[in-house]
Amino acid sequence: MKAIKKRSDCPISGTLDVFGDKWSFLIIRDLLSKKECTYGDFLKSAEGIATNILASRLVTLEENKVIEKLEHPTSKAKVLYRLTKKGIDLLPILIEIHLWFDKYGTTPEDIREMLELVKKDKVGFIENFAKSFES
Amino acid sequence: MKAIKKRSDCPISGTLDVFGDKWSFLIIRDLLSKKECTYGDFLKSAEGIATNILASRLVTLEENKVIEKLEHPTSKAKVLYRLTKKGIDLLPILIEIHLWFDKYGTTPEDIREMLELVKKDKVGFIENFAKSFES
DNA sequence: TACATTCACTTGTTTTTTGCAAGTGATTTT
DNA sequence: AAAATCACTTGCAAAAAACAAGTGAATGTA
Repeated sequence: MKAIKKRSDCPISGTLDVFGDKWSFLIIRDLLSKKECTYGDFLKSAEGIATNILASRLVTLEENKVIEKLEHPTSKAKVLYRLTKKGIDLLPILIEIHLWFDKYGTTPEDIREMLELVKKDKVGFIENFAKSFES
Repeated sequence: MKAIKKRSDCPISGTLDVFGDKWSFLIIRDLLSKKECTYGDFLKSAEGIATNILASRLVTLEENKVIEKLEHPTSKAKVLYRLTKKGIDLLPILIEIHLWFDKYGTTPEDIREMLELVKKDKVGFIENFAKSFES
């Protein structure tokens, strides 16, 4: 567990110290959409993260209490990762990224449908989403 | 102008393709708080970005139409950078980052005061902020 | 029960990016 | 006219990312 180098007291800077790379938020995205992922699940994602990078990001995210490991119910060979409350609370950030991207880029149809719900009631959407993680 | 490598169609991935590093969002932050910055202004920020990294990020952000260059009113030696509409629209993302950080970290007092306004009326805050960039 | 496969990683190497120090030419100040 | 300031660029060392292969434990299969 190496100490996290903090560049300044700025919240943006502090957040980037943890998430400021091309992969961490994709891990969060996977966990928000699939709720629980094995190591292999992350590797299956379209962007193709390298195994060593994935391992190191999972460690960093766990150190920062954004994700946590848990036992797989049926197999000792597998490991499950899921978001902590702190991790689930990243959802508003991910939503705003989606909305911004949708305004200036091309959003896949399935995501676009979800964004329609968000646009109708952002607060409600986030609340419901968070609730779905409790069970 | 090198082509931007797109890892997938995912909005999160696409956004990270541009902003997925430790510095780009700090440049946006500076421009949101100071409205217009010279090259030297960015260098003065607490995090201490290297000159070559700054130059390369400014190019990328300009290529992506998030910032734009403009003439300095009084000096030909200086260059001004400012956000485009696309860049100003990143504000909601930055705000959500601030709110998340405030929940789990320690926010400087001056920023905290601003967040109180945000918590009272997020939509209004963003609207007013955007308006202040029109003039 | 043996063997191949899958699992979550680790290790080693190459390539790319970052960080640092110094330099450059155009402008501006003294 | 010289010195300082401006926005960068260049060269190099260090760190990180990408790629390929390997490891041992667990599991599934003949």
